Amino acid sequence: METRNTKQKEIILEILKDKENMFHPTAGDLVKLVLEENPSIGQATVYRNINKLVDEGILLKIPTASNFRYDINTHTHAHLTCKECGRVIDLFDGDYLSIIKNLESKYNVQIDDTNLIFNGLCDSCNTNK
Amino acid sequence: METRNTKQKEIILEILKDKENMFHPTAGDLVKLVLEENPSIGQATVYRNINKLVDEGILLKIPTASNFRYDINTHTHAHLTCKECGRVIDLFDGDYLSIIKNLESKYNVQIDDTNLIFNGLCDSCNTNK
DNA sequence: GTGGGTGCAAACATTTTGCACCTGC
DNA sequence: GCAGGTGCAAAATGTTTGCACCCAC
Repeated sequence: METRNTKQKEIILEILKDKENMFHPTAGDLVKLVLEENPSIGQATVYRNINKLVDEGILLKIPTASNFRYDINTHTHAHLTCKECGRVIDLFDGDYLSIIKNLESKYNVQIDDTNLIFNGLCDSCNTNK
Repeated sequence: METRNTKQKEIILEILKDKENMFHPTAGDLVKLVLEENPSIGQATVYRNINKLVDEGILLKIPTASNFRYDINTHTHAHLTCKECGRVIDLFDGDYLSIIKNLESKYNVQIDDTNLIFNGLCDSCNTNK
């Protein structure tokens, strides 16, 4: 199946890249931002593009306790959901791999992809508490 | 606020305990199971009880790529979502703690609670592939 | 007796789909 | 030209809420 570049998809990708590392939007956030940029785009189009980008592995779908958020940074990393301000923060740590190898052999499973979600306080809420 | 024990809540807890370690039901699964047990219970009651149990910390809400699943085992552990059969498997590994301590100091965050989700193949799908 | 819990139906939020039209290749 | 993409509105899905009644304490 061929994939086309449309104005709509470009706007969505532009917004995602623009907000990279600052913002892990929900689908609803993306719909709102895209419509601000161009009110004539249908919300179904935004959803269809998000799903396609997730399928293609360009966009990461992050399940949180209340909803799904999206992240264009596809490097394997963990996320901290802050219980105080609700922000989602990226966490990187090279040591994940040893744990994963350990789990794979211990349980005879194959791990393709991780989604490590920590709940607690982000840097600024932790400092100001 | 006082908490009462009702027949409905007992049925829900019974089902959750019964299926422990075998089954990580979605809210919809629970509604179905409860109604099988007693068709006169309203689905809103099931949802209300699930939410209350989650608030009380008795039930763990696990966000997965497609929906939310629930787990009565509140020991900190990781979950593997099998891309083949959709099952959610529990994974335990004592080494999480060192990683968490590492992340806390590296990023100046406070981690209360983890939700580690791995995507891949479960034991039986991995063996039969 | 009273406040929390329930059952029902309606409301709600979010996401998907059917369809006719449009457009990138 | 034509398959893939779009916009719109309706539908489907999953969850919550208003309300009158009920029952655990």
